[in-house]
Amino acid sequence: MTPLPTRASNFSAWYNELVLRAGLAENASVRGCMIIKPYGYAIWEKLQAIFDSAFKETGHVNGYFPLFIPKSYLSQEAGHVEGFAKECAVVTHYRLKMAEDGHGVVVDPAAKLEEELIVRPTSEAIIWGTYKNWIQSYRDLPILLNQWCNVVRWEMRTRLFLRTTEFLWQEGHTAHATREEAQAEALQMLHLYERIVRDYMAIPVIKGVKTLSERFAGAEITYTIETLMQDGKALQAGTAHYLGQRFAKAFDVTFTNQAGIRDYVWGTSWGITTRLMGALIMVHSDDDGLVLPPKIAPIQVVMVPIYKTATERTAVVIQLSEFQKILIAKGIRVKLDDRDTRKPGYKFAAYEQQGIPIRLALGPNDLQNKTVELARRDTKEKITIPSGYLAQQVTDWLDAIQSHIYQRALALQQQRTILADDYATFKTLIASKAGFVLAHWDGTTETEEKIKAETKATIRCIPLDGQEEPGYCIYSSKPSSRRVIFAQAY
RNA sequence: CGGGGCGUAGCGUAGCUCGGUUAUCGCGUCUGCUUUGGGAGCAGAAGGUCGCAGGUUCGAAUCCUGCCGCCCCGACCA
Repeated sequence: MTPLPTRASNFSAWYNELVLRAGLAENASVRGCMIIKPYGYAIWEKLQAIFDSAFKETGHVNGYFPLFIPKSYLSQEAGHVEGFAKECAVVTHYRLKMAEDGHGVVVDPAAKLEEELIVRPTSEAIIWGTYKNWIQSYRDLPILLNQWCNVVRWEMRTRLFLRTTEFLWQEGHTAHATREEAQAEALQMLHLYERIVRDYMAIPVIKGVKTLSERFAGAEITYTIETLMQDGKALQAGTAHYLGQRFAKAFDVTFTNQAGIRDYVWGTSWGITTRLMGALIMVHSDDDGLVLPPKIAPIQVVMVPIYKTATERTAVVIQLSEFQKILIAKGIRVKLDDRDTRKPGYKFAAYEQQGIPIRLALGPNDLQNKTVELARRDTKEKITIPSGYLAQQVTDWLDAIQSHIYQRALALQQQRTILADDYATFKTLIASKAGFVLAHWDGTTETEEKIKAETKATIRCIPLDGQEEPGYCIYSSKPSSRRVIFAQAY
């Protein structure tokens, strides 16, 4: 095995290779689609479990709506249609038949659907079409529903996890009796996303509001959590939308409030996707491969036996099995790799590539000395300790790694969040992919578009915790009351 | 959809301009021996409709025609 390309020499080649080598995913034979391999899927399952239990704690319940959406449903919310029409897969027929020449199958023209079906790019349409039937009174509200599913958006250019034609996600769709409640819900979910991404994935985020042009078509307000990758590009890691009454009006979802007055229902929607996997990789990993936060690592400790003879092998593996029991009893996820078909050096490199937080090696010398060797993935530190301290050391290290990689990512983000007060400086910073560039903006879409056309930088968000600070737009010199975050983005 | 490029073993490739024995090399795979505390060494073996179809020719991976597929760059996007 040759080493990975380095981040410094070719970041995107590094990313692509790493995803393949770490066994996370690979390209499918269907253009733009990916096969998520068991190790990659195990990480996704960890994320799912964490998010899902957080949703349950906030009173949300899971349901499932169909993959197919009648075309007529999609046409009902104009802004929403405009946003997705260009990337929808359409089902037109429901049957195949044997080809005339006997080779393979062809679409049976007789089986044309009367109404074409759209493969969901998102489910607002079908869900609000259903909420119409579920909601009559304020007593039916709120509805706090979530679904885990796949969606399809026919993308031109795709990259594993970052942008694929089909991807997995979670979409929450809530309905409320008041504007205030819906607004609070959208913000609640944004904060929830931030907390999990920070506390479990060890990724610092900036919370903010999207500008008109970056807003979800169909939303009144789109909130985002923005993250910064090691190459200085930004990545949107999650969104929460306050929908106002737009979908309720489009699908005629009304209710009678406590005062006996009919009103349209207020809505939100919010989601995170398999794209988070891309963020995870690009924030923490290094030139030796993946680096995983212990809290979401499917395997936290991998044990590698060292031996020469069969007798030594048996003795070492027996001892490792004992260690494994001790660690499992502490709730630690451990794998013992006792394969005799691979050598230790190979295993060391392979598990580093897979980002396993701690490696434990045990050989004949250790058996004699009653010691064990531990190696940390994030710092590469290697220590030999008395085996009696194993559980304590592993527990300490798992905590230390979780916090260290977060602090490292936070420091990088802070260091790469830079003020620009004039357009020349701004352009230099953006061209060098400096990171998040905080600058004044006049609030117009025109200026935003011109800056994008000239520099490829977009406004990632108007930060929620940003301070009022009078200034002048870097492009138009018109007055501005606060800074926004610009960056090149994934 | 515009511009460029590529299809040869599981993967990466040489050969193609200038047609000529059994299609090259590396990685990986398999077998054996030696190895095993940082991606092992040696010896041997298996593995191919040279993208598909047609044509030119005594002879095509190589030349010609058509088709198919993929990749890269641009417009769109979580």
